[in-house]
Amino acid sequence: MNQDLKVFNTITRTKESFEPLHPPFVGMYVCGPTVYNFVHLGNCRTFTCFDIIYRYLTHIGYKVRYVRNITDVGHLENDADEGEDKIAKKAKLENLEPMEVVQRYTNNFHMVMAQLNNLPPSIEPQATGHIVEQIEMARKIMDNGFAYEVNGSIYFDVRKYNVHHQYGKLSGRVLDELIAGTRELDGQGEKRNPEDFALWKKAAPEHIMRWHSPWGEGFPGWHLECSVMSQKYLGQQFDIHGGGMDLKFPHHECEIAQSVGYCGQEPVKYWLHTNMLTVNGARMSKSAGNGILPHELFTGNHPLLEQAYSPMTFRYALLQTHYRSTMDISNDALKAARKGYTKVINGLRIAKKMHYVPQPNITINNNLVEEINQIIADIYKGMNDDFNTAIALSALLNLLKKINAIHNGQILSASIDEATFQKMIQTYIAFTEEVFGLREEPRTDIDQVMNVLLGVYREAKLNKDFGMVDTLRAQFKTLGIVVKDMKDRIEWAYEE
RNA sequence: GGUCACGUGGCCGAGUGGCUAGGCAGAGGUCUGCAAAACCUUUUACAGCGGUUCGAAUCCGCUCGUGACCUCCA
Repeated sequence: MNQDLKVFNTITRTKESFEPLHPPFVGMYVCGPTVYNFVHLGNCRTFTCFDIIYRYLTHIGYKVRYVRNITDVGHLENDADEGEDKIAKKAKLENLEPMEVVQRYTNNFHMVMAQLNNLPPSIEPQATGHIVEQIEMARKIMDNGFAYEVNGSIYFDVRKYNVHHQYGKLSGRVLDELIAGTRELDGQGEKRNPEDFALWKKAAPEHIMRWHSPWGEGFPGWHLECSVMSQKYLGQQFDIHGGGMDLKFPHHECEIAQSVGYCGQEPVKYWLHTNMLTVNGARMSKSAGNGILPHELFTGNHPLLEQAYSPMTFRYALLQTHYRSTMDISNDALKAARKGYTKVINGLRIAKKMHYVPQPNITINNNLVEEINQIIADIYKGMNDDFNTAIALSALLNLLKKINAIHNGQILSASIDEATFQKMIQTYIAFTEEVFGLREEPRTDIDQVMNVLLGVYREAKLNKDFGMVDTLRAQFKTLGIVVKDMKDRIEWAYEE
């Protein structure tokens, strides 16, 4: 809160000072996944970027309520009337209950988020859990004259809305140009105009996901859930709404229209949009089929990948890029990220064990103190400039150089004052772990390490160096491990 | 076709009027039983052509190239 944070607001296309509506509280809504398939790395990029934003806002003292939804109904294959619900389609395809599909991919999503060390949001509402509220909002929008009913479906009347409001202001579109550029799609017969969008859709007889409504059995439109759930948990106006750039139009545009149509107020103060992850220069997308899945990255089991890359390697690669820039995934970039990540984590292990050693006869090097304080300031400066993690990370690496130099004895800790020393260590640890969300990934398991140690043990036995043998046994015992000398081999077990 | 981005050194990727981003790779050095790490130093830039300016990678124009959105997608 004591930081001069600036954020790039999509709707004004400028960097603005971040001033929450009700400090110290911050309401942040991020469009979550539609759980009809595995999330791919592009999806992961967005959620990880917002995780870091969430972490930084928290770090600088805000009380953030972070809402990220699960879309489990209403997301159609296309905009035509016969467009199938994505969940329902998958359910039919795999012969599952729709909620089985939802559960399966929600579980996968949560697992991947945990692997990437993304914190869970404060609230993770599901669209199907808010059908009543969605019906209510659709009804109110219709009462207010911004929607109409046709054959049990409710559509938002974009042209009517546009008379006194500006549909397209977020994505920089003008309705007349949109209309001029629209191709006539088949199956839009029910809508008055092609740019109208569904708030509620009548369920065809074969449609398996359906709820009662004043207009008969049906299901909610995709855009409506976000308006409903953000408003329910964050209020009619809240601070941050995030999502991928591809959601700007039409999804977020429609959200604005719905909220205004519902209560006359625009819902969001700051719109934040993350850029796309690309593969060979082309956007990663489910429909293009060029998506790389997290487990494919983590195992290296993908034609484009030369090797496996860990979740933290990927997270580090994300940190090196600003969230509003496109990022291309490549083996070279990932390999470089892996090394950089390792460097940071080795530094973390050092920093956690480092102590200040006072030496009265050493004079304080004021230039060094100033340099270190400047680097710390640069880390915050980077993050305060629209969450520029690339800048902040580069400064963090500069800080790491000082930490390593002290650790190696190339710089004496006594040559800086203790307060600066502590600040240096704490800043390094806090940014690495709390803000950037990097953590140590064990590369070996205990068996591999024990094999090496038991080799030493075996050697000592062969040499009849029973002093060493006893010492090893005793040390293992303090760790809760017993060494078992079998007839023809040596094993270990946890002490009972 | 409309709208909007982008083009930075071997690679990735910040910056956006004057001041070394950073990482990976390369070179040299310190350290070192070997090796690694670490630290120090260092080479290679701003697509092209014009213009504005005392000064431009940074602003403006044009050209070329790439991409995104306009239809579901984070």
